[in-house]
Amino acid sequence: MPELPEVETSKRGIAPHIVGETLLHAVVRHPKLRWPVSEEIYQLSDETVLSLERRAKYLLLELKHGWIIIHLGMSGRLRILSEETPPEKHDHVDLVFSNGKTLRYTDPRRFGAWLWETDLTQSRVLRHLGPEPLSESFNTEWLMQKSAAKKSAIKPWLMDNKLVVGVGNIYASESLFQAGIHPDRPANGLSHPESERLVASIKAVLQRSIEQGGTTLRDFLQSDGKPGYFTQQLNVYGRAGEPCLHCGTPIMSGRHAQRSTYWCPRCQH
DNA sequence: ATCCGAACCTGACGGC
DNA sequence: TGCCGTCAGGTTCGGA
Repeated sequence: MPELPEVETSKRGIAPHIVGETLLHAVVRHPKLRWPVSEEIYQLSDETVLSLERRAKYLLLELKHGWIIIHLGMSGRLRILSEETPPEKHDHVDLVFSNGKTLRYTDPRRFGAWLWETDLTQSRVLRHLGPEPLSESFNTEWLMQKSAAKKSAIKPWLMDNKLVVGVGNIYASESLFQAGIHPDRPANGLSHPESERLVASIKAVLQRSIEQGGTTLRDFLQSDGKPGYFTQQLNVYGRAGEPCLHCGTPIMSGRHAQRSTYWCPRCQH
């Protein structure tokens, strides 16, 4: 669920319900997430939500004296509900608002996080993050400069947050397919045109997915339990053995750093 | 400094 | 039916 496009569409869908509204209090039912839920979050009362931002896959909820930092981990979801909705097994955190709405966090695997930070520049989880993939600062020159000494395979390197944030396991494979680059290629072996294609592909794939995420989010907010996150056309991810949509060659799969990778052996070099 | 595997958790699924 | 191994869209940490 929580690819960057989903986090972005979550932000856009949730913001209208909570920005400018009054947060009455938080309900923490299961504090053991990736780290313990920050103590400050328990103490919140009668706070106005000033803004909701996104950095990488983190959602940043701004209050007067600090920020709630939310990460969805592998299995987290956020929904807007009416406050009477009874919690279920994996509903770990609620933010209750004076307008009758509740922001509910559900996360079966509990790899997510709810942290408090008064100064975002001091945040341990945000401090070392590389550029946003859709920003100007992620460009061909940056990729080539950062990759110059990288001998390891390009695919796991794309998922390193110091290079660029927000490229998860699905979009690493998809971006490499679109760029025609084999996932095993050493990162420092890409030519200038290849680096240019790769940067453009990452931006295009994420952008297209964000645009398709809007439809997903409406289901999300209606809390009908039907995610449907993958309505977008995936070219290679999860398609091992199936014909390449471009050339018909069976899609290959393998592993990099314990994560599955998919590619077309004919289209990607 | 850099790399890789382990770790954090629960649930779904396929094979025996 | 049940037990076991494997896999899952993320990120940090420790040890080599």
